[in-house]
Amino acid sequence: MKTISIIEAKKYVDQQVRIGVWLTNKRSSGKIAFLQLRDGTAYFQGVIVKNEVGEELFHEAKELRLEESFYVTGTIHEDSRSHFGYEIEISNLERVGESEDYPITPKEHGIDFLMDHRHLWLRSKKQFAIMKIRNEMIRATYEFFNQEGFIKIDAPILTGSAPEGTTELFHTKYFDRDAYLSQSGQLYEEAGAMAFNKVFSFGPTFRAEKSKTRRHLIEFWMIEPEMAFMHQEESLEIQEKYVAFLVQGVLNNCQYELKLLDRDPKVLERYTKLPYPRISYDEAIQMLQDSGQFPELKWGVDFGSPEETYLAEHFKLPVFVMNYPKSIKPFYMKPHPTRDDVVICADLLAPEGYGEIIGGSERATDTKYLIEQIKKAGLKQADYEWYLDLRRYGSVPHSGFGLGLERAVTWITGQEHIRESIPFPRLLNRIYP
RNA sequence: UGCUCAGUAGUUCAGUGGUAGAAUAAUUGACUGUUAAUCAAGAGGUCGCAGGUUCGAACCCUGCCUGAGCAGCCA
Repeated sequence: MKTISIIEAKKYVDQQVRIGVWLTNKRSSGKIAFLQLRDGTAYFQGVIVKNEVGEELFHEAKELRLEESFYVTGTIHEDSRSHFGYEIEISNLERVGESEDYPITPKEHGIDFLMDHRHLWLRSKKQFAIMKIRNEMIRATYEFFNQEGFIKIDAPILTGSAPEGTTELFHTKYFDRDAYLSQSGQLYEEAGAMAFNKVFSFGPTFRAEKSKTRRHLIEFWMIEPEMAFMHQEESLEIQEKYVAFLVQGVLNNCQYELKLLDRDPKVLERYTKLPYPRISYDEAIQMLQDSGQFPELKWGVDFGSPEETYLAEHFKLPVFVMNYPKSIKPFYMKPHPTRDDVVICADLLAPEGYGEIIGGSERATDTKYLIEQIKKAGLKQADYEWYLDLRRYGSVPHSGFGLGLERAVTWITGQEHIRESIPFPRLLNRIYP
Protein backbone atom coordinates (compact mmCIF):
# COMPACT_ATOMS: atom_id res chain seq x y z
CA MET A 1 0.00 0.00 0.00
CA LYS A 2 1.27 3.48 -0.93
CA THR A 3 1.74 6.45 1.36
CA ILE A 4 0.58 9.51 -0.59
CA SER A 5 -0.26 13.18 -0.03
CA ILE A 6 -3.77 14.63 -0.19
CA ILE A 7 -3.06 16.61 -3.34
CA GLU A 8 -2.40 13.31 -5.18
CA ALA A 9 -5.60 11.66 -3.95
CA LYS A 10 -7.42 12.06 -7.27
CA LYS A 11 -4.89 9.68 -8.86
CA TYR A 12 -5.75 6.91 -6.40
CA VAL A 13 -9.53 6.63 -6.68
CA ASP A 14 -10.81 3.28 -5.33
CA GLN A 15 -7.34 2.37 -4.09
CA GLN A 16 -6.12 1.74 -0.56
CA VAL A 17 -3.64 4.40 0.58
CA ARG A 18 -2.05 5.78 3.73
CA ILE A 19 -1.70 9.53 4.44
CA GLY A 20 0.01 11.39 7.28
CA VAL A 21 -2.34 14.16 8.40
CA TRP A 22 -3.36 16.68 11.04
CA LEU A 23 -6.95 17.14 12.20
CA THR A 24 -8.42 20.58 11.43
CA ASN A 25 -11.97 19.88 12.54
CA LYS A 26 -14.36 17.02 13.18
CA ARG A 27 -18.06 16.30 13.24
CA SER A 28 -19.64 13.11 14.40
CA SER A 29 -22.90 11.39 15.02
CA GLY A 30 -23.60 8.03 16.64
CA LYS A 31 -22.50 5.89 13.76
CA ILE A 32 -20.53 8.11 11.35
CA ALA A 33 -17.79 10.69 11.87
CA PHE A 34 -16.25 13.22 9.51
CA LEU A 35 -12.63 14.17 10.10
CA GLN A 36 -11.39 17.32 8.37
CA LEU A 37 -7.79 16.60 7.41
CA ARG A 38 -4.80 18.50 6.14
CA ASP A 39 -1.29 17.40 5.31
CA GLY A 40 0.27 20.64 4.08
CA THR A 41 -0.53 19.89 0.43
CA ALA A 42 -4.31 20.27 0.55
CA TYR A 43 -7.39 19.88 2.74
CA PHE A 44 -9.99 17.13 2.50
CA GLN A 45 -12.14 14.97 4.72
CA GLY A 46 -12.04 11.44 6.00
CA VAL A 47 -15.21 9.50 6.68
CA ILE A 48 -15.28 6.78 9.30
CA VAL A 49 -18.31 4.50 9.73
CA LYS A 50 -18.86 2.59 12.97
CA ASN A 51 -20.36 -0.48 11.31
CA GLU A 52 -17.31 -0.79 9.03
CA VAL A 53 -14.48 -0.30 11.54
CA GLY A 54 -15.94 -1.49 14.80
CA GLU A 55 -16.67 0.14 18.16
CA GLU A 56 -13.08 0.60 19.33
CA LEU A 57 -11.60 2.41 16.30
CA PHE A 58 -14.73 4.52 15.89
CA HIS A 59 -14.46 5.65 19.49
CA GLU A 60 -10.79 6.51 18.96
CA ALA A 61 -11.65 8.63 15.92
CA LYS A 62 -14.19 10.58 17.98
CA GLU A 63 -11.52 11.20 20.61
CA LEU A 64 -9.08 12.88 18.20
CA ARG A 65 -8.24 16.46 19.13
CA LEU A 66 -7.79 19.53 16.95
CA GLU A 67 -4.35 19.50 15.25
CA GLU A 68 -3.50 16.04 16.54
CA SER A 69 -1.32 14.23 13.99
CA PHE A 70 -1.91 10.67 12.79
CA TYR A 71 -1.85 8.37 9.77
CA VAL A 72 -5.09 7.40 8.10
CA THR A 73 -5.43 4.29 5.98
CA GLY A 74 -8.38 3.91 3.69
CA THR A 75 -9.92 4.02 0.24
CA ILE A 76 -10.11 7.20 -1.87
CA HIS A 77 -13.58 7.98 -3.24
CA GLU A 78 -14.72 10.63 -5.63
CA ASP A 79 -17.61 12.38 -3.91
CA SER A 80 -19.41 15.57 -4.84
CA ARG A 81 -20.60 16.01 -1.23
CA SER A 82 -16.98 16.79 -0.29
CA HIS A 83 -15.63 20.27 -1.12
CA PHE A 84 -12.34 18.91 -2.41
CA GLY A 85 -14.16 16.50 -4.75
CA TYR A 86 -12.51 13.49 -3.12
CA GLU A 87 -12.49 11.98 0.34
CA ILE A 88 -11.04 8.99 2.12
CA GLU A 89 -13.11 6.26 3.74
CA ILE A 90 -11.00 5.41 6.75
CA SER A 91 -10.26 1.81 7.71
CA ASN A 92 -7.45 2.45 10.18
CA LEU A 93 -5.85 5.20 12.30
CA GLU A 94 -2.34 5.37 13.77
CA ARG A 95 -1.93 8.26 16.17
CA VAL A 96 1.40 10.13 16.07
CA GLY A 97 1.47 13.37 18.08
CA GLU A 98 -1.15 14.46 20.60
CA SER A 99 -2.55 17.98 20.73
CA GLU A 100 -4.26 19.41 23.76
CA ASP A 101 -6.36 22.59 23.71
CA TYR A 102 -5.25 23.92 20.31
CA PRO A 103 -5.75 27.66 20.62
CA ILE A 104 -7.01 28.49 17.12
CA THR A 105 -10.57 27.26 16.72
CA PRO A 106 -12.82 27.33 13.64
CA LYS A 107 -14.53 30.43 15.05
CA GLU A 108 -13.52 34.07 14.68
CA HIS A 109 -10.38 35.45 16.24
CA GLY A 110 -9.01 38.96 16.61
CA ILE A 111 -5.88 40.01 14.76
CA ASP A 112 -3.83 40.44 17.94
CA PHE A 113 -4.53 36.86 19.03
CA LEU A 114 -3.80 35.49 15.57
CA MET A 115 -0.55 37.40 15.24
CA ASP A 116 0.58 36.12 18.65
CA HIS A 117 -0.08 32.62 17.31
CA ARG A 118 1.36 33.21 13.85
CA HIS A 119 3.37 29.96 14.08
CA LEU A 120 0.07 28.04 14.33
CA TRP A 121 -2.04 30.39 12.24
CA LEU A 122 0.08 29.40 9.21
CA ARG A 123 -1.71 26.02 9.31
CA SER A 124 -5.08 27.53 8.44
CA LYS A 125 -6.53 27.43 4.95
CA LYS A 126 -6.29 31.09 4.15
CA GLN A 127 -2.67 31.34 5.22
CA PHE A 128 -1.89 28.13 3.36
CA ALA A 129 -3.30 29.63 0.16
CA ILE A 130 -1.42 32.93 0.55
CA MET A 131 1.91 31.19 1.23
CA LYS A 132 1.47 28.85 -1.72
CA ILE A 133 0.81 31.83 -3.99
CA ARG A 134 3.81 33.65 -2.52
CA ASN A 135 5.88 30.57 -3.31
CA GLU A 136 4.56 30.46 -6.87
CA MET A 137 5.52 34.12 -7.34
CA ILE A 138 9.04 33.38 -6.09
CA ARG A 139 9.28 30.38 -8.41
CA ALA A 140 7.99 32.43 -11.35
CA THR A 141 10.49 35.19 -10.53
CA TYR A 142 13.43 32.81 -10.94
CA GLU A 143 11.94 31.32 -14.10
CA PHE A 144 11.31 34.73 -15.63
CA PHE A 145 14.73 36.23 -14.99
CA ASN A 146 16.50 33.06 -16.02
CA GLN A 147 14.63 32.91 -19.31
CA GLU A 148 15.37 36.60 -19.90
CA GLY A 149 19.11 36.00 -19.47
CA PHE A 150 19.56 37.54 -16.02
CA ILE A 151 21.83 36.06 -13.42
CA LYS A 152 21.23 36.35 -9.70
CA ILE A 153 23.89 38.40 -7.94
CA ASP A 154 23.34 38.58 -4.22
CA ALA A 155 23.73 41.96 -2.56
CA PRO A 156 25.18 42.14 0.97
CA ILE A 157 22.83 42.48 3.91
CA LEU A 158 25.38 44.15 6.19
CA THR A 159 26.55 47.47 4.83
CA GLY A 160 28.96 50.06 6.11
CA SER A 161 27.02 53.14 5.05
CA ALA A 162 23.56 54.36 4.21
CA PRO A 163 22.84 53.44 0.57
CA GLU A 164 20.18 56.11 0.13
CA GLY A 165 20.63 58.00 3.33
CA THR A 166 17.04 59.12 3.53
CA THR A 167 15.11 56.43 5.31
CA GLU A 168 16.01 55.18 8.73
CA LEU A 169 18.40 52.27 8.94
CA PHE A 170 18.79 49.49 11.44
CA HIS A 171 22.05 50.09 13.19
CA THR A 172 24.25 47.22 14.34
CA LYS A 173 27.88 46.48 15.10
CA TYR A 174 30.44 45.00 12.73
CA PHE A 175 33.05 43.96 15.30
CA ASP A 176 34.17 47.38 16.53
CA ARG A 177 32.75 49.38 13.62
CA ASP A 178 29.26 50.61 12.81
CA ALA A 179 27.15 48.74 10.31
CA TYR A 180 23.62 48.86 8.97
CA LEU A 181 21.16 46.30 7.68
CA SER A 182 20.52 46.67 3.97
CA GLN A 183 17.58 48.81 2.92
CA SER A 184 18.27 48.18 -0.77
CA GLY A 185 20.69 46.11 -2.80
CA GLN A 186 20.43 48.41 -5.76
CA LEU A 187 23.82 50.09 -5.79
CA TYR A 188 25.48 46.66 -5.59
CA GLU A 189 23.27 45.42 -8.42
CA GLU A 190 24.58 48.30 -10.54
CA ALA A 191 28.07 46.93 -9.97
CA GLY A 192 26.70 43.50 -10.91
CA ALA A 193 25.18 44.84 -14.14
CA MET A 194 28.55 46.29 -15.18
CA ALA A 195 30.07 42.83 -14.62
CA PHE A 196 27.29 40.53 -15.87
CA ASN A 197 25.03 42.77 -17.98
CA LYS A 198 21.60 41.70 -16.66
CA VAL A 199 21.37 40.80 -13.00
CA PHE A 200 18.83 40.64 -10.22
CA SER A 201 18.83 40.23 -6.49
CA PHE A 202 16.18 38.76 -4.28
CA GLY A 203 16.67 39.27 -0.61
CA PRO A 204 15.45 40.78 2.63
CA THR A 205 15.30 44.50 3.17
CA PHE A 206 15.10 46.35 6.48
CA ARG A 207 13.53 49.74 7.09
CA ALA A 208 13.54 51.18 10.58
CA GLU A 209 10.66 53.52 9.75
CA LYS A 210 7.95 53.98 12.31
CA SER A 211 5.32 53.24 9.72
CA LYS A 212 2.17 51.53 10.79
CA THR A 213 -0.03 51.01 7.78
CA ARG A 214 -1.55 48.11 5.92
CA ARG A 215 1.16 48.37 3.26
CA HIS A 216 4.32 48.50 5.39
CA LEU A 217 6.58 45.87 6.88
CA ILE A 218 9.79 46.52 8.81
CA GLU A 219 11.42 43.52 7.14
CA PHE A 220 10.36 42.61 3.61
CA TRP A 221 11.66 40.91 0.48
CA MET A 222 12.59 42.79 -2.63
CA ILE A 223 13.44 41.76 -6.16
CA GLU A 224 15.89 44.22 -7.72
CA PRO A 225 16.89 43.76 -11.37
CA GLU A 226 19.53 45.97 -12.97
CA MET A 227 20.31 46.02 -16.69
CA ALA A 228 23.33 47.38 -18.60
CA PHE A 229 23.00 49.07 -22.01
CA MET A 230 19.35 49.71 -21.25
CA HIS A 231 17.27 52.87 -21.29
CA GLN A 232 14.14 53.43 -19.27
CA GLU A 233 11.68 52.57 -22.06
CA GLU A 234 13.05 49.02 -22.43
CA SER A 235 13.15 48.68 -18.66
CA LEU A 236 9.43 49.48 -18.46
CA GLU A 237 8.78 46.71 -20.99
CA ILE A 238 10.69 44.21 -18.82
CA GLN A 239 8.81 45.41 -15.74
CA GLU A 240 5.34 44.94 -17.17
CA LYS A 241 6.32 41.64 -18.74
CA TYR A 242 7.57 40.45 -15.36
CA VAL A 243 4.44 41.53 -13.48
CA ALA A 244 2.19 39.91 -16.09
CA PHE A 245 4.32 36.75 -15.83
CA LEU A 246 3.78 36.64 -12.07
CA VAL A 247 0.03 36.97 -12.49
CA GLN A 248 0.00 34.34 -15.22
CA GLY A 249 2.04 31.95 -13.07
CA VAL A 250 -0.50 32.24 -10.27
CA LEU A 251 -3.36 31.71 -12.74
CA ASN A 252 -1.65 28.64 -14.19
CA ASN A 253 -0.58 26.97 -10.97
CA CYS A 254 -2.74 28.26 -8.10
CA GLN A 255 -6.40 27.87 -9.09
CA TYR A 256 -7.11 25.82 -5.93
CA GLU A 257 -5.50 28.51 -3.76
CA LEU A 258 -7.37 31.35 -5.51
CA LYS A 259 -10.59 29.47 -4.80
CA LEU A 260 -9.68 29.09 -1.12
CA LEU A 261 -9.12 32.85 -1.01
CA ASP A 262 -12.25 33.64 -3.01
CA ARG A 263 -10.09 35.68 -5.40
CA ASP A 264 -11.74 35.95 -8.83
CA PRO A 265 -9.32 34.70 -11.55
CA LYS A 266 -11.16 36.82 -14.13
CA VAL A 267 -10.00 39.97 -12.37
CA LEU A 268 -6.40 38.73 -12.46
CA GLU A 269 -6.65 37.80 -16.14
CA ARG A 270 -7.06 41.49 -17.00
CA TYR A 271 -3.58 42.12 -15.60
CA THR A 272 -1.90 39.73 -18.04
CA LYS A 273 -2.72 41.96 -21.05
CA LEU A 274 0.10 44.30 -22.05
CA PRO A 275 1.10 47.07 -22.24
CA TYR A 276 0.07 48.78 -19.01
CA PRO A 277 -0.94 52.44 -19.30
CA ARG A 278 1.77 55.09 -18.80
CA ILE A 279 1.29 58.65 -17.66
CA SER A 280 3.77 61.30 -16.64
CA TYR A 281 3.91 62.77 -13.18
CA ASP A 282 2.76 66.06 -14.73
CA GLU A 283 -0.31 64.36 -16.24
CA ALA A 284 -1.02 62.57 -12.98
CA ILE A 285 -0.98 65.88 -11.09
CA GLN A 286 -3.32 67.35 -13.71
CA MET A 287 -5.73 64.39 -13.43
CA LEU A 288 -5.76 64.55 -9.66
CA GLN A 289 -6.35 68.32 -9.68
CA ASP A 290 -9.12 67.97 -12.30
CA SER A 291 -10.84 65.35 -10.15
CA GLY A 292 -11.51 68.03 -7.53
CA GLN A 293 -10.77 65.52 -4.76
CA PHE A 294 -7.31 66.84 -3.95
CA PRO A 295 -7.60 70.63 -3.66
CA GLU A 296 -4.35 70.95 -1.68
CA LEU A 297 -2.26 69.04 -4.21
CA LYS A 298 0.59 70.95 -5.87
CA TRP A 299 3.25 69.99 -8.40
CA GLY A 300 6.38 68.84 -6.61
CA VAL A 301 4.93 66.72 -3.81
CA ASP A 302 4.94 62.95 -3.63
CA PHE A 303 1.67 61.03 -3.82
CA GLY A 304 0.07 59.59 -0.73
CA SER A 305 -2.06 56.50 -0.76
CA PRO A 306 -5.36 58.27 -1.61
CA GLU A 307 -3.73 59.77 -4.73
CA GLU A 308 -2.22 56.42 -5.78
CA THR A 309 -5.56 54.70 -5.30
CA TYR A 310 -7.36 57.32 -7.38
CA LEU A 311 -4.90 56.97 -10.28
CA ALA A 312 -4.91 53.17 -10.35
CA GLU A 313 -8.70 53.03 -10.00
CA HIS A 314 -9.06 55.35 -12.95
CA PHE A 315 -7.24 52.89 -15.23
CA LYS A 316 -8.39 49.66 -13.50
CA LEU A 317 -4.95 48.31 -14.43
CA PRO A 318 -1.44 48.60 -13.11
CA VAL A 319 -0.24 52.04 -14.27
CA PHE A 320 3.24 53.53 -14.66
CA VAL A 321 3.65 57.07 -13.36
CA MET A 322 6.78 58.46 -14.98
CA ASN A 323 9.33 61.19 -14.36
CA TYR A 324 8.82 62.50 -10.85
CA PRO A 325 10.33 65.74 -9.53
CA LYS A 326 14.03 65.41 -8.82
CA SER A 327 13.58 66.79 -5.32
CA ILE A 328 11.53 63.82 -4.08
CA LYS A 329 13.67 61.06 -5.63
CA PRO A 330 17.06 59.61 -4.66
CA PHE A 331 20.41 60.93 -5.92
CA TYR A 332 21.24 58.18 -8.42
CA MET A 333 18.39 58.74 -10.87
CA LYS A 334 19.20 60.05 -14.35
CA PRO A 335 18.24 63.69 -14.91
CA HIS A 336 15.80 64.41 -17.74
CA PRO A 337 17.68 65.50 -20.91
CA THR A 338 15.62 68.67 -21.49
CA ARG A 339 14.22 69.51 -18.04
CA ASP A 340 16.18 70.00 -14.88
CA ASP A 341 13.22 69.56 -12.50
CA VAL A 342 12.41 65.88 -13.18
CA VAL A 343 14.28 62.56 -13.37
CA ILE A 344 13.89 59.53 -15.64
CA CYS A 345 11.98 57.15 -13.42
CA ALA A 346 8.66 55.38 -12.99
CA ASP A 347 6.59 53.84 -10.22
CA LEU A 348 4.14 51.06 -11.02
CA LEU A 349 0.90 51.50 -9.11
CA ALA A 350 -1.17 48.35 -8.62
CA PRO A 351 -4.94 48.59 -9.12
CA GLU A 352 -7.67 47.97 -6.51
CA GLY A 353 -6.05 50.38 -4.08
CA TYR A 354 -2.86 48.40 -3.50
CA GLY A 355 -0.50 51.26 -4.33
CA GLU A 356 3.11 51.26 -5.42
CA ILE A 357 4.60 47.82 -6.08
CA ILE A 358 7.59 48.86 -8.22
CA GLY A 359 9.92 51.82 -8.12
CA GLY A 360 12.50 52.10 -10.87
CA SER A 361 14.62 54.47 -12.90
CA GLU A 362 17.35 54.94 -15.42
CA ARG A 363 20.56 55.60 -13.49
CA ALA A 364 22.70 58.70 -13.73
CA THR A 365 25.95 58.06 -15.61
CA ASP A 366 27.76 61.38 -15.24
CA THR A 367 30.35 61.26 -12.44
CA LYS A 368 30.33 65.01 -11.80
CA TYR A 369 26.54 65.08 -11.58
CA LEU A 370 26.54 62.18 -9.12
CA ILE A 371 29.15 63.80 -6.89
CA GLU A 372 26.99 66.93 -6.79
CA GLN A 373 23.87 64.96 -5.93
CA ILE A 374 25.67 62.99 -3.22
CA LYS A 375 26.73 66.27 -1.62
CA LYS A 376 23.25 67.75 -1.94
CA ALA A 377 21.78 64.70 -0.22
CA GLY A 378 24.18 65.22 2.67
CA LEU A 379 26.05 61.97 2.05
CA LYS A 380 29.76 61.36 2.32
CA GLN A 381 31.49 61.01 -1.04
CA ALA A 382 34.08 58.68 0.49
CA ASP A 383 31.35 56.10 1.15
CA TYR A 384 30.43 56.13 -2.55
CA GLU A 385 33.84 56.05 -4.22
CA TRP A 386 33.29 52.44 -5.27
CA TYR A 387 29.94 53.43 -6.79
CA LEU A 388 31.53 56.33 -8.65
CA ASP A 389 34.15 53.89 -10.02
CA LEU A 390 31.30 52.24 -11.96
CA ARG A 391 31.08 55.53 -13.94
CA ARG A 392 34.83 56.06 -14.16
CA TYR A 393 35.49 52.72 -15.82
CA GLY A 394 33.28 52.14 -18.83
CA SER A 395 30.00 53.69 -17.78
CA VAL A 396 27.00 52.69 -19.89
CA PRO A 397 23.33 53.64 -19.90
CA HIS A 398 21.61 51.35 -17.41
CA SER A 399 18.28 51.00 -15.70
CA GLY A 400 16.75 49.00 -12.91
CA PHE A 401 13.84 48.64 -10.55
CA GLY A 402 12.73 47.10 -7.30
CA LEU A 403 9.56 45.10 -6.70
CA GLY A 404 8.30 44.59 -3.17
CA LEU A 405 7.34 40.94 -2.99
CA GLU A 406 4.83 41.23 -0.15
CA ARG A 407 3.03 44.16 -1.76
CA ALA A 408 2.69 42.15 -4.94
CA VAL A 409 1.48 39.10 -2.99
CA THR A 410 -1.05 41.23 -1.08
CA TRP A 411 -2.40 42.59 -4.36
CA ILE A 412 -2.53 39.29 -6.27
CA THR A 413 -4.11 37.40 -3.36
CA GLY A 414 -6.51 40.28 -2.70
CA GLN A 415 -5.67 40.70 0.99
CA GLU A 416 -6.61 43.65 3.19
CA HIS A 417 -3.25 43.87 4.92
CA ILE A 418 0.37 43.15 4.01
CA ARG A 419 1.06 41.33 7.29
CA GLU A 420 -0.48 38.09 5.98
CA SER A 421 1.76 38.04 2.89
CA ILE A 422 4.94 37.02 4.72
CA PRO A 423 5.28 33.97 7.01
CA PHE A 424 6.50 35.88 10.07
CA PRO A 425 5.83 39.60 9.68
CA ARG A 426 8.01 42.13 11.46
CA LEU A 427 5.80 45.08 12.29
CA LEU A 428 6.35 48.24 14.30
CA ASN A 429 5.43 46.60 17.60
CA ARG A 430 5.83 42.96 16.74
CA ILE A 431 8.88 40.71 16.59
CA TYR A 432 7.31 37.61 18.22
CA PRO A 433 6.98 34.85 17.15
C1' U B 1 5.83 59.98 15.54
C1' G B 2 0.63 62.32 15.41
C1' C B 3 -4.77 61.62 15.69
C1' U B 4 -8.73 58.00 16.87
C1' C B 5 -10.43 53.52 19.16
C1' A B 6 -9.97 49.21 22.20
C1' G B 7 -8.26 45.88 26.52
C1' U B 8 -14.07 41.60 30.79
C1' A B 9 -14.22 33.37 30.54
C1' G B 10 -9.44 29.66 26.07
C1' U B 11 -11.77 32.81 22.00
C1' U B 12 -15.43 36.69 20.02
C1' C B 13 -18.11 40.17 22.59
C1' A B 14 -22.39 42.49 25.83
C1' G B 15 -22.41 44.85 30.48
C1' U B 16 -22.07 53.25 31.89
C1' G B 17 -22.13 53.20 40.12
C1' G B 18 -25.37 48.20 43.64
C1' U B 19 -24.23 39.73 43.76
C1' A B 20 -19.80 38.81 36.68
C1' G B 21 -23.20 37.80 31.47
C1' A B 22 -24.03 35.56 26.30
C1' A B 23 -22.23 32.88 22.24
C1' U B 24 -18.54 29.64 21.02
C1' A B 25 -14.43 26.27 22.17
C1' A B 26 -13.02 22.47 25.67
C1' U B 27 -15.55 18.29 28.88
C1' U B 28 -19.76 14.50 29.26
C1' G B 29 -24.02 12.35 26.77
C1' A B 30 -27.61 11.76 22.17
C1' C B 31 -27.67 11.51 16.84
C1' U B 32 -25.81 7.31 9.75
C1' G B 33 -23.62 12.48 5.04
C1' U B 34 -21.72 16.51 8.21
C1' U B 35 -19.56 21.42 5.77
C1' A B 36 -18.46 27.19 11.60
C1' A B 37 -23.28 20.27 12.03
C1' U B 38 -27.38 20.00 15.61
C1' C B 39 -29.55 18.97 20.62
C1' A B 40 -28.86 18.42 26.15
C1' A B 41 -25.89 18.95 30.75
C1' G B 42 -22.21 20.50 34.08
C1' A B 43 -17.91 23.51 34.28
C1' G B 44 -15.15 27.87 33.16
C1' G B 45 -13.23 35.08 35.78
C1' U B 46 -6.67 38.76 39.21
C1' C B 47 -12.84 42.70 34.42
C1' G B 48 -4.68 45.06 31.22
C1' C B 49 -1.52 47.26 35.62
C1' A B 50 -0.99 51.00 39.64
C1' G B 51 -3.19 54.72 42.36
C1' G B 52 -7.52 57.93 43.46
C1' U B 53 -13.01 59.41 44.19
C1' U B 54 -17.22 56.74 46.63
C1' C B 55 -20.86 53.44 51.81
C1' G B 56 -19.94 50.70 47.22
C1' A B 57 -15.98 50.77 40.89
C1' A B 58 -15.63 46.30 35.18
C1' C B 59 -18.15 51.20 34.95
C1' C B 60 -16.01 57.80 37.19
C1' C B 61 -10.77 60.38 37.56
C1' U B 62 -5.11 60.25 36.95
C1' G B 63 -0.81 57.77 35.31
C1' C B 64 1.32 53.65 32.90
C1' C B 65 1.39 49.19 29.68
C1' U B 66 -0.39 46.55 25.34
C1' G B 67 -2.75 46.29 20.68
C1' A B 68 -5.64 48.00 16.41
C1' G B 69 -7.34 51.75 12.54
C1' C B 70 -5.88 56.12 9.78
C1' A B 71 -1.85 59.51 8.35
C1' G B 72 3.35 60.69 7.15
C1' C B 73 7.58 57.81 5.03
C1' C B 74 8.31 54.07 1.41
C1' A B 75 8.51 48.73 -1.92
